[in-house]
Amino acid sequence: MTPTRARHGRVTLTDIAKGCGLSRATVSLVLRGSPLVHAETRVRVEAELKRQNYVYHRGAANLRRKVSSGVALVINDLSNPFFAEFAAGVDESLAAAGYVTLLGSTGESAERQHAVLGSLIEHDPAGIILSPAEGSDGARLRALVGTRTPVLLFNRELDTDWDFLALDNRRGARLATEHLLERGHRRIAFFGGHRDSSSCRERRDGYREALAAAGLTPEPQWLIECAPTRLEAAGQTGALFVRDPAPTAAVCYNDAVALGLMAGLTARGRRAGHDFAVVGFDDIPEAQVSAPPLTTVAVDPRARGRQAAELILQRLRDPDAAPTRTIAPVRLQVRASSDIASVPPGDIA
Amino acid sequence: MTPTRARHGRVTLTDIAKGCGLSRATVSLVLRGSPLVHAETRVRVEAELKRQNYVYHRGAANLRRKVSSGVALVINDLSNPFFAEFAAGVDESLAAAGYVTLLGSTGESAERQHAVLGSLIEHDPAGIILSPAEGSDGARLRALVGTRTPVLLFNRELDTDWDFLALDNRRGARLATEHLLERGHRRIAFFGGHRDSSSCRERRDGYREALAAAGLTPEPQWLIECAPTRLEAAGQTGALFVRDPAPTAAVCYNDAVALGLMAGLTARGRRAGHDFAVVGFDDIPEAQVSAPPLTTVAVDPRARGRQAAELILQRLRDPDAAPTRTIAPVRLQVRASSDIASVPPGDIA
DNA sequence: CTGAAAGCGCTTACAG
DNA sequence: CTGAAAGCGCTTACAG
Repeated sequence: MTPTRARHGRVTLTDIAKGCGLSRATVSLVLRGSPLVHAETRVRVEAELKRQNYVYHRGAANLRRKVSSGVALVINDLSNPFFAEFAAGVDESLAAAGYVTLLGSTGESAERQHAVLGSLIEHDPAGIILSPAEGSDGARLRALVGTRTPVLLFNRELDTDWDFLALDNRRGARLATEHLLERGHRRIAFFGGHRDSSSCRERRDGYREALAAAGLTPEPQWLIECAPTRLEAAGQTGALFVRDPAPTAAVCYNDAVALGLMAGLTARGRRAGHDFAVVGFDDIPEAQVSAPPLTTVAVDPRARGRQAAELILQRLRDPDAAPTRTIAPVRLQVRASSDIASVPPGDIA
Repeated sequence: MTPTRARHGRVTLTDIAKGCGLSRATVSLVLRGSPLVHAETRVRVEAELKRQNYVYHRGAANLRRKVSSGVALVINDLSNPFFAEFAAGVDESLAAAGYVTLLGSTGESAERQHAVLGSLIEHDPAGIILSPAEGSDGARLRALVGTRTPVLLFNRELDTDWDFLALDNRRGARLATEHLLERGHRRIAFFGGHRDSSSCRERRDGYREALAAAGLTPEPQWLIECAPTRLEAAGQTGALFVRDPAPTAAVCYNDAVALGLMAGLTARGRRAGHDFAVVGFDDIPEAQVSAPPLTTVAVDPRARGRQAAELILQRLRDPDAAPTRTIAPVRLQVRASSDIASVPPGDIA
């Protein structure tokens, strides 16, 4: 009499139907809230569902209906607070819309990305939100994913016809550079990132634009590449000062790089915000509590995550609309790392 | 002739079978790598799979086999770097074992947790990794999840027969307190957290133990409760100093609280690591870059995530073994916030 | 308003 | 070594 069951005795619609002398079809209609079924019947079924502790098997329903209630989210790694916030925003909006988030991490490796996507696709996601790993090959990804599953690209554009949610990298870097120009700097470096990444190229473009508008051209030694990690950035700090004229400030590819640069400066007896100005990009939580706090370009990754979810949901509603290209706003968040108290007067125009 | 298909023209086993004049059964055997099928047949099938760009529908296979390849991960929120790292570790190990992570966030609300779990369970996860929201009701969760799906509890114990992965809270707080005692402090506060959370109680126990071993008893005003957020902690800072004897050091419930306390101290003209010693708990990434860097109890959340995944996988292998209770190691990470250069000599025994 | 039947895409004994 | 048939848990026309 008790509805307790052995480990594999799942309660199914058939059990419920039997339990109240109806057909599976009718029980299914109750489940899906159909107005067809008699009010009294509905009550009877609902009681039986409760009594037997029924749990809906969405996978079976999805199979039959040829729909899916999952959306895959493929990002670099949750250890990166930028992506963690982004993922939180995605999950929040997807959950609100009744979808479940299928998580995948690439570790910034195109190979792992291929494997992870291959595995996720077998779970038949309704859509995919993908922040491509560095070095991703658009054509290869396109061949893997096929045309059946819509993809929203975030952050890095690829040569595909997929929807794309971009950060306004160019404008962000322009704002950062203009901020330093306003504070009197004339020798401003662009520090970190790799030229083959599109986001890095765009940020460099914004930086150049702002300099050009002020009648300035960057010296080659002000353009330092390095992997976008704190450690690499700290190690490359010296490269800023090997040749004259050395910069008095740097726009960094992102906050991780900026924090690394600040550590590198400290190690060389300099202080960010005191005798060298530093601006980051992303506004990760650490930017608020670093020493000194980091002036940076805020992109609100959590809001970007919500936006990405809305875009893919929109695409599910209208699969045949033309591909979209959305540019998310950014804003400058000024903190102490861009103070310039001790830049020698001679360096200020 | 081309394998291109309309939006809902999924290529199925039937298509492949037709394509090479075999039965679905044989194609299925090829897919699952059965040694039964003739080598030449296998080659033919594999070519056809490639030609038609077949993608396996794991959901259909799982339905038929009565298995599941998903594991649900339910945590507070990815904005919290502790949980983000934990989730990264979980996902890493689950992916390596061929499972996909189904993400759910509770936002530390028992109500949302109920809703999220209810939705995830419908996706038929093989297991659930749950870091319970504060105020979770074990019996209610047990009723919701039932006995079919194994659950691994992380961080917060509930009154259930589920597996449990604990941090060694008591030992961590003891290490933190002993560290301050060794540096000469005698008036040590325990700051932040709520008494009704089990992790907070355990950390307080460790703190008391260490004090007791040194022949000390905490004054009531050294035990300050507050929500485990930076903002709340900053706001409660004053409470430490309303009555004499005021503490010269604090063991904090976690790093967020410790960072908030440091901000609160600064706002009151004090400096952590200078005239007041602060120790945190968790070692979140921000602890390294705060000003001053935060001495804290490191729990390596990413390793904990991997461990949680291994534990639930173990449980899937052996569903009938007795519930396990695993205690993860912790260690003290000493940084500058627990320096005590200017604590008045009178305060040091 | 309710039921019988077919079918989603796969797997698995069971024959042959 | 390969195929015919049944079935996983659900939904959806179609009758009645």
